[in-house]
Amino acid sequence: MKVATWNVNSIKVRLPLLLSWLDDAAPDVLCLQEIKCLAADFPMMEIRGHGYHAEIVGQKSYNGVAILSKEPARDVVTSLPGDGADGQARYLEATFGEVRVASLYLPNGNPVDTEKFTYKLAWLARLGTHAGNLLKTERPFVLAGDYNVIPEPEDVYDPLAWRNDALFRTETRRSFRRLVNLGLTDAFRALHAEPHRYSFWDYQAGRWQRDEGLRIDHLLLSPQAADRLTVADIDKTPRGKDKASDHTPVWCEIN
DNA sequence: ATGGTTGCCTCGCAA
Repeated sequence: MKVATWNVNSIKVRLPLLLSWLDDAAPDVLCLQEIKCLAADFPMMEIRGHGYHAEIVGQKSYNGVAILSKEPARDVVTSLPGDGADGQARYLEATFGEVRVASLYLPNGNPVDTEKFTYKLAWLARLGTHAGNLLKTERPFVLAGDYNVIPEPEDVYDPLAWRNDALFRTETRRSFRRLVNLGLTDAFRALHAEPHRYSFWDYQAGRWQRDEGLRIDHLLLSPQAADRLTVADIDKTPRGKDKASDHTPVWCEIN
């Protein structure tokens, strides 16, 4: 089963690129982030026309996650447990075959001296608690999405310049490590030792042209999923096209 | 380089 994640930065603007990538890459499950629309405005007919079902957690203008899949989703959950007052559309989880898959959009957290950073760290801690509960099931699962976390210095073009950014701060990386250390596997890093492989390049300052990016989109696998991991990679092709998202798809195969 | 770009759908905010 091929599972992928892609922050599309507006489903409306990205629809032609998305449909083209679905046809070419043919993932069984594709987790989307930043669809930036209400569920009612999601382009369901076009997606269905390319052979995919869709589950959506929408929000006007900002955030929004979805899961596209060849087979219908089962047992859908539409929010991250742990804070009933959190109304932001950032989490969706469902079962495909025997694999539980989550599409998550972790808060950016900048500026770090505001409640946005507090919210980010709280969200990461909540995700850790939830991952702990999922691990107790001893079943295969994949937590896929835009984590807005640069795990290591080798995952950013200029670690010094980013040291105080919410994506690379010590507190952020420590909390991410705590999550991984519960027993999860970073699918891309498990199969690729090479540094400076990125999933995001800022639109500004020619970052794409200079290959100055960040690796912030991750697929974290439970032990039962990691045991079946065969391939993982980052597909840079969509980032180089016209009307590209600032993120590009990351994917893995679980046999 | 307090720069630069994109998308929301407004005249600023978020990334």
